Amino acid sequence: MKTEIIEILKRSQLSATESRAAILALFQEAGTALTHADIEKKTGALFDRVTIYRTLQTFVEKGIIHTIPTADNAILYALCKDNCSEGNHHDNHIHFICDNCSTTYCLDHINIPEIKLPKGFFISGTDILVNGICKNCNDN
Amino acid sequence: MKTEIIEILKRSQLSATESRAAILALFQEAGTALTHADIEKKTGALFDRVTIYRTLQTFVEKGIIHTIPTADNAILYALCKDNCSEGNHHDNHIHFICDNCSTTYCLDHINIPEIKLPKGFFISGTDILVNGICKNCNDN
DNA sequence: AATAGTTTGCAACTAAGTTGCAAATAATTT
DNA sequence: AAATTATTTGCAACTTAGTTGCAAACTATT
Repeated sequence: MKTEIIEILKRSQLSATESRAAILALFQEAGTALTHADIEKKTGALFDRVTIYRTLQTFVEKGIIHTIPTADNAILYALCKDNCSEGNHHDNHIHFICDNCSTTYCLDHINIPEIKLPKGFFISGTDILVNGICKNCNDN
Repeated sequence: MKTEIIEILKRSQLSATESRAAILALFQEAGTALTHADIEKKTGALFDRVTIYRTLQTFVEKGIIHTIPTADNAILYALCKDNCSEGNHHDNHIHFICDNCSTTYCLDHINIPEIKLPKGFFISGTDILVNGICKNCNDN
């Protein structure tokens, strides 16, 4: 277990267990968003289905990862950047989903444009989903 | 069965059946987005679960309704406006989901802002999800 | 090293969604 | 308007996704 990963878990007041470390490492290596199924595949039979569900849930609660809404209704999870904290998710992200390879990127550094709503509506958060062809698929 | 509803179905080359007409009417009355569960509740035991699934699927294919991605992973369906046609959905919508009452509105007439992506990424469509408090909840 | 607190895996369950097929309904033809 | 054809529906059975309770295993604390 990498000390860096243990640090992250401790910082969120979570005990450093095999499964948590492994799943967190997966996210760091991938760099993109993952589904529950992705993680189940990549970890093989190492951990129980239920453990993966619970780990993802805990990570979301602690602000380590966040969920991404998708059109095809598969829940995607991705690492939060430092500005994400407990109870404060989903806001102001731009997510890019490749039509070709389905890889999902968090584009945290892109400015989100201002959206004007009709009278009577007040905004608390915005999620922007962009579809298209990703850098990787374009280069090949 | 209203003739207007029959018209809509015929226009999409669908035979006008009880279930289709009833479900389409539901959407028109609601004016907001509905989930499969909403429809199952509102129609009672009138139609089989499977029929509702298939009807929604058909409506999406024919461009009568479109799906809305949500953070909590419940598939929402809403009536398409006239500019929506078969095979051409999801693009350039703004959807507003109320934090309080969970009602979902399609804000079709709001301009979607331009989004600039990093080099190598090309956009084919955009889905914007806005959370907040809706007009209705604010007035009360 | 022993104890207290947390997490995991298992089993069993609920909920969501899909598929094949015979019966019922809608559209078409005569 | 009756008969034929094509489409749609409901049922049953199934797969997949997600949840819950609880004893055993593991982490953290003393």
